[in-house]
Amino acid sequence: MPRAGVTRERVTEEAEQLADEVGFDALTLAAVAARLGIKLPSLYKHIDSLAALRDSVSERAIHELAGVMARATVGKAGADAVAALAHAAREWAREHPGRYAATVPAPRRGVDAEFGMPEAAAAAATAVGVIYDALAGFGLEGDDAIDATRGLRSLLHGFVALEAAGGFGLPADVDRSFDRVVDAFIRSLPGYRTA
Amino acid sequence: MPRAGVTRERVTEEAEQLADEVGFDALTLAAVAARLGIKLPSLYKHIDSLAALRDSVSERAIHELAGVMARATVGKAGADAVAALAHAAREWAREHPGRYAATVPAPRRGVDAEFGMPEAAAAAATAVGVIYDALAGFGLEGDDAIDATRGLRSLLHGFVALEAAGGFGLPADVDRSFDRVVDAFIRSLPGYRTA
DNA sequence: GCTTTAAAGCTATTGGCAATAGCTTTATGG
DNA sequence: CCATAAAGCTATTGCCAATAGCTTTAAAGC
Repeated sequence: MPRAGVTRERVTEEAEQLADEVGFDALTLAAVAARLGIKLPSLYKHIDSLAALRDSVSERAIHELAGVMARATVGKAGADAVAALAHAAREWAREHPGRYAATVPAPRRGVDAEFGMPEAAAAAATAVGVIYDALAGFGLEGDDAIDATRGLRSLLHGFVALEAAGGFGLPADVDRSFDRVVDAFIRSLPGYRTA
Repeated sequence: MPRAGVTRERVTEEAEQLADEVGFDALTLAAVAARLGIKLPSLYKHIDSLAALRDSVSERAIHELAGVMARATVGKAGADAVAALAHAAREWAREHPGRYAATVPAPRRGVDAEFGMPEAAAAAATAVGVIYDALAGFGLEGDDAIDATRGLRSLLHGFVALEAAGGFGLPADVDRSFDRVVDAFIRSLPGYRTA
């Protein structure tokens, strides 16, 4: 086949790197094409649209994050597992801000959002499952486990997002705050038990 | 003065409404102008740029949110005050998704982010102060209070953001989850005491 | 009441980006 | 060695932000 060059994979990888550098929302096809040394219209031989490329980045990012969290918990249980998962997630998010931003579902992109991105939804379910499993050791069942999972997801996403946005203005050590916030959450886990 | 028409205030208000309808990031000058019944270039008689308009919306939104949280806590203290603040913030965010999105500082918009938006930074400090004060009743001082504030901000922002993004896929009742997540956080507050 | 004037609006234009159409090149397979 | 299909290109359209420069209108002074 033609001119040994760009593949769908390479486009996505370059988009990921670019997103990490300029932000997921500042991702442009023009910049991706420039990086690959081709002209913008040529990209359409590999992708369907900017939206489709963003979806690809999202899906891969969610899988990556799920893998990072899962690996962080191997050989650990209970509080250790949850703390390791939390710290691993934050670290990955700091190293890959663009990919991390791609991780959170786009807030109503137009009218769709119900059907769009079926694969990404499946990937997201996997990632949430990792968190759910890490909390399983605390004797939480059914809705209690769901509530606790939502709590941890919220805490992690909120902290990471605010940190990335520069939302923690005060000089107080942010690493220390994260440790304490995660610890406090873990200690609150028994409170999610309903029975 | 001329043609009784648009003012800087009206532009900002229309931008806020539009942001709530289409999302803060989908805010365009073209749409704002169309709503006001004028042509796009005419907008520049009232604002400096799209970025400046977005900053105005951000600043006002932060003030609004701070006011909503502050009003929710009057006449309350301790756990009641914190719970009321949390529920008021979530409710306002759900009613004004575009304004809420404008509330969180833009993650490194280009190179600046250090100096840009001095007024918005002051407004943000006020809003954080409301949360800080609500937690004051728990005997937290210095860095302990900062850590707890960061915890509550993270939890609230994360929950609201994920909810707005449709990130809670399971059928389990989201209102109930929020109640329990906030309760668990409040019960974890004594754990922030260092002394 | 008329004139001055400055604000508020307009049209026209530029430049960036996504997207589509249609042509050209090139590597590979028969 | 040629046919072919993939990969690249140029050209074009449409949308948006932004700037330049002209025109209108409402208020303020005489």
